[in-house]
Amino acid sequence: MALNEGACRFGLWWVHVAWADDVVHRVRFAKTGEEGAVPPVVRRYIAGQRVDPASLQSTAAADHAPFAAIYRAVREVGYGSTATYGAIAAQAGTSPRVVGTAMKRNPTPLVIPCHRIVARDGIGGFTPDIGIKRALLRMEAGERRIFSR
DNA sequence: CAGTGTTCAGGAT
DNA sequence: ATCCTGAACACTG
Repeated sequence: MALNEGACRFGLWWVHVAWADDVVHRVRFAKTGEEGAVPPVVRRYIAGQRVDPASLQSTAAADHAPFAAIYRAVREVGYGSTATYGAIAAQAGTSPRVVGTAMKRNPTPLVIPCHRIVARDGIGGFTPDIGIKRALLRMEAGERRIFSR
């Protein structure tokens, strides 16, 4: 199957996805977009259903050894739960700061659920907007009003 | 070399 | 208890 591209609305943001079959090449958050095709599991996840986009595959870190172990560990934290940068670092055999850098450069958020990685005390960061991370976590926690609060 | 989506220990308030 | 520092951590550009 050829490379697909499409976007889906998520609150004030748009989720742009580029994928082929069930391997996702890129996920990107932007303030603009236009309704289009995205993988079904992504659309349902964004709509608040309890499905996990981490069930898809990602091209991330295919040949990037240091980050590969980190991304693998991150994918193991399931829907609705979280892990700290430190815990992921311990599991991947690296340091918490490297985990932070790996999360920032994550080419496929949602598929590699970097929003589930939080600071020891606090939420940690998120690019391009911390509000997205908050919304996702609230959504996975089962809250219905996930925006602006 | 400086800079990270961190964390920890130490010390002062 | 909270609020500073300073330092170590393992990469990246």
